[in-house]
Amino acid sequence: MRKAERQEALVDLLASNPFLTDQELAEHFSVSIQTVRLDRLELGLPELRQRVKQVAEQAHARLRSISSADIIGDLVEIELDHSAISILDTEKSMAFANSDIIRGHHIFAQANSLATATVDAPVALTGSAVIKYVSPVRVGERIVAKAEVTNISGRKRTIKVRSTAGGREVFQGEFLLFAIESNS
Amino acid sequence: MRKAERQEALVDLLASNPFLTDQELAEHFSVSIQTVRLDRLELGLPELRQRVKQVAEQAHARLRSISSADIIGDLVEIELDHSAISILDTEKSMAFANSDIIRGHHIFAQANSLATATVDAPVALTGSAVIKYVSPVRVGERIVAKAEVTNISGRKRTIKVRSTAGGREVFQGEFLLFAIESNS
DNA sequence: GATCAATTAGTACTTGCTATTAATATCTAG
DNA sequence: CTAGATATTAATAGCAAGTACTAATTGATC
Repeated sequence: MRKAERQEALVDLLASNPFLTDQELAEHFSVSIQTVRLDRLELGLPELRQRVKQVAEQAHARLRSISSADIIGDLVEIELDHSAISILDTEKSMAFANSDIIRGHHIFAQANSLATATVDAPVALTGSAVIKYVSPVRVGERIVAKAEVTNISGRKRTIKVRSTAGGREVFQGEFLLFAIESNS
Repeated sequence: MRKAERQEALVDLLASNPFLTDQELAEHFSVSIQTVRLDRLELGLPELRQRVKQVAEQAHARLRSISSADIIGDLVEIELDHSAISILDTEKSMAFANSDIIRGHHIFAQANSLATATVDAPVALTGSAVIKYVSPVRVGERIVAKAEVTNISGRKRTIKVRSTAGGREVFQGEFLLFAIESNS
């Protein structure tokens, strides 16, 4: 196995398992520890502890943001009981395993949570929805969802959401939501 | 500040931020490093690196399980192009922040992915859906989704999904899916 | 045979600890 | 007030998994 080959494999290996020590890497490639360290140096790969720390920090930040965010995607603009806009950057993890097409429920989740956020109440429950996927979304595309409240009657809200990605329309949905006052 | 008080605070502090060194902890509590170490020893709190590693490992395991699962929930039974059943155990993280009502898109995601899995093709795209949330689901409840293919014509599949939790119906949906042969 | 890249070896130093032993403080009850 | 217990601080040796640097060895190539 050549140097270039080994270094490529090293990058892949560490990407899939960041928890390997230089010792273990050396054994895996049947080279000395020094060679592994030289490789990491040349490739700018951080040491074990740094890698572990990075993974941990990312996770920590993500867990926080997920638990504190009721919105899927980033809220860009909102006028309660009127309209709202959010954007969602799509990632590989949102796609089908063997394809780069984003799985529908992510697009739905963005639209649904945007609709929910639009309602001026502590909690809003989705009663029903009629949705349509107009065009598939590919990994890496940015989905912009626009919600508009079209009807308010008592606790009921009718909200239309249209999502676009790369200029084209990808999703339409009409949601019927119920505003809930008490939050128990 | 008494010892007992400090130790309690230490546990809380490390729970909210596992990335603090003994040095930083000592400064925070205005005691010596040795005291911090004694405290950790008495409380059985692991050292910085162990804590970081734990966070990282948990995150790694979780990311893997999410990205490798095309189905939201556990598939219990499946007969391709005919019917399928999945169950989803709900957790606190799936609920609204200030409530224990499960957010709608999780219920949708289970139903949608179940419908998708039912289709006998490499990839199935959701074209449209008409859905209805019949009753709210509370944290801890187990949702059972049953999908049934009601119509096949060419690449189109019409699939009805009904979800129940605790015996009562919570969700109904009719999905129009398109089977995709090539996976590029 | 000289030369250069690649590999291996060796040593000193770093962080953030554990483990242990010893010396002080602080306080409390007799 | 003082002996004893409790709590705190100090001091030292050692470890894991490194960095950084220098030097030696190996292999192949011209």
